[in-house]
Amino acid sequence: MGASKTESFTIEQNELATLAKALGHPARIAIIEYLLKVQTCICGDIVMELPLAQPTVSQHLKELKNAGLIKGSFEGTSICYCINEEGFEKIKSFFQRITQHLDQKKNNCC
Amino acid sequence: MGASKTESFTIEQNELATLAKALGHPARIAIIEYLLKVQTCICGDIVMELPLAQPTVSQHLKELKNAGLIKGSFEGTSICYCINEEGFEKIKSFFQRITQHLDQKKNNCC
DNA sequence: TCGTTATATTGTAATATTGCAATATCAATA
DNA sequence: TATTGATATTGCAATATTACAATATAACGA
Repeated sequence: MGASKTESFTIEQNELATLAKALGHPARIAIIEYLLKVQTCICGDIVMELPLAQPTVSQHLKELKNAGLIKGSFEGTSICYCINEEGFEKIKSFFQRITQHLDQKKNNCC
Repeated sequence: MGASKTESFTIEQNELATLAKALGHPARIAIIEYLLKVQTCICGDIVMELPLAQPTVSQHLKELKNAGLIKGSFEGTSICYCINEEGFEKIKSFFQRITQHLDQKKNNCC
């Protein structure tokens, strides 16, 4: 064994896990933060921003894109990346659910 | 290589990535959701709830605990697990930051 | 004390992730 | 069309994760 038993869990649980996993690397957090910082889309300079080689950055971008957390559109020679709100909405609603539950119970144990 | 170049990123970025990574597995999402569902702490029955063997569940619980997302306190023979609000606060504020940025820019490109 | 119950740890096999050099692709331009 | 520039893909080595059987630990009751 060794592979995740994804089939034993619900689709929603797997989706959330995939989104969280995509954010589970400092380089990918850094990419998201950079995209937020520059306020517009990035056409090209992400590689220069990160302390990683170009293929590695490309790979991280691909993972974020697959997870639905960023979008990339062609802009001439380069590619324009920006935040994909849809993906973040899904995670946000998960955390809202958690916050609601926590507010409701307010430490009735532990 | 193969190991994460964590030292190339900020402490905050690494912290966020660690939290996200801890949620990056369907079993751990399932554990969190179960803890929310039962409203109180769980003393023991988490293993029965999950389609995984006891050592595997124990391992996942350990990871969630290390990440600061759950707490466990001894309750006689068994252990009482519940959500650790602190950990979730950190992630929540990250997503709030994202939401704010997204509201500010409102699709000025892409 | 001895067994029972609940959980953790260890060891290990299977698989996944990370990082990068080398290379490929592909559009724009000289 | 040959070159350049930007990004993706491939291949591979190093490391990490996942899962579980076997075993250990530790508290409780008989």
